Amino acid sequence: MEAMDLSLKMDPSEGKSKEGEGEEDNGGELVSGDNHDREVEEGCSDEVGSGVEVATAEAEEIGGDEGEEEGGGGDGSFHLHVPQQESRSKYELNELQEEMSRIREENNVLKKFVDQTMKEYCDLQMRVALIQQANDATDRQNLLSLAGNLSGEQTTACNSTEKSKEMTPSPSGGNGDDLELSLMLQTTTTGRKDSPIGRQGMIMSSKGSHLGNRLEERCKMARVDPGGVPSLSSLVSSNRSKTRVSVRARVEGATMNDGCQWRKYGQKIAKGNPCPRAYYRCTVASGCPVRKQVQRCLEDMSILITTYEGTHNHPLPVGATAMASTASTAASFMLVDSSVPSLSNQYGISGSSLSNQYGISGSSLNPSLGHHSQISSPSVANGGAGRSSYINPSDPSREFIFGLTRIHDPEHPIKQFPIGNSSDSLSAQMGFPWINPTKSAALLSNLFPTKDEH
DNA sequence: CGGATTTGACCGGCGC
DNA sequence: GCGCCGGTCAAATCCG
Repeated sequence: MEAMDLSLKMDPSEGKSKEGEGEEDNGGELVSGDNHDREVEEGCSDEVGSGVEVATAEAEEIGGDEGEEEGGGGDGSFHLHVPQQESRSKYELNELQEEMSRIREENNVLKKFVDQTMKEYCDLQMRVALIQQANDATDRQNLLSLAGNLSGEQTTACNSTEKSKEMTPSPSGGNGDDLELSLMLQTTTTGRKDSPIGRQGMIMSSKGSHLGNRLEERCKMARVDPGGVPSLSSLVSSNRSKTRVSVRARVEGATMNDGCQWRKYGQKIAKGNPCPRAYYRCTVASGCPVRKQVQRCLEDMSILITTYEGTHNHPLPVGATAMASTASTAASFMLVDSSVPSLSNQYGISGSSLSNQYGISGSSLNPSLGHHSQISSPSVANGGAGRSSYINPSDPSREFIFGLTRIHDPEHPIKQFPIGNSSDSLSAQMGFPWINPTKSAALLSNLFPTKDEH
């Protein structure tokens, strides 16, 4: 290895080129070293150029100083040995220094390249984020415009659900053992729920898993759900309109714990579903008009469909507040869309507030309700926006269907269900980043009490 | 005993 | 007008 390097140095052209590099790169030390090489080359031109021999001759010329001091003019072999090693080490040192300088240079170049690449990467990330935001906004507008286009046709929530299925990307590829969250804003201006006049449906689904079954469920919910669609005559005559929130949750008990106190006042077996439908009235305060209906889902008995209706006239516990704000947040998402500017303006919610969607609170939804410091119940979530302010006199009834189910899918690993633990990951799983994570955790702790955890 | 639940009767809207 | 259906009422019953 060393011999090879030295023999290369013996090549005049090589030496010159090296010298040139040395002058350009470092100068001083390397140049002096190469000059030594040249002197050796000239002085020993007759000798056969093995590396070692050249080095020896070099040592004889160079080593006048140290060689004489150390060797003291004694034995030639000793005299020649030390200077030879020193010259070699000097040469190696020069080589290493040269190598270092080259590497340093390369490092600088690479550093610049990496910096440039990182800048470009960051730029690209920013662009991708902007494009994704633009696409999301476009999707929302498409959904809402779709809901608007459905007006006048005999459409059902199922239809719009199917379309939303096509339009709404599934974050986890369509199947997964995590939460499915669907949110429906159902606007009806017709006298009857199956009337062809002016029925609008909008559904946003965060996941597309098991859509077949759940589409049917939602269809049934939208079609069978009684009483949610008051007749046109009643709407006109009494200016009365209803906004309802339907929550689908996998609950083992008869009802899910939503933080409110309810009293059962009736039970019916609705047509098309052998499971009885129970009717509850809020008993937190006397005269509270809020009612809810609870019914098992026909396709999946473990799913409990709870429909809230009305506006609480009292503050509610934290759990209900959390649920209300969650639902209302989702509702606010729809309200801020440009397709419903009147509603957006009514609440003073702008598009920019939606961009801060992670923290939209229920209270922001009903600023007109001065006596309410917060939306405090699921029913207020819809109704709070509801009769007093959410709906103008000609406003149709509205219904939110807010479903939370957990579907098992062997293809996807079971995710931890972060009840009360990791609300952030929960929001991510839910695919509803605009839901306040803290409130979502409270909501889910209510929807899925600990005793019901699997 | 008071509150909650059950359950059959009743009411009103709507389609036929 | 009749029947169907969803929603509500209220008496009976249950429960702590």
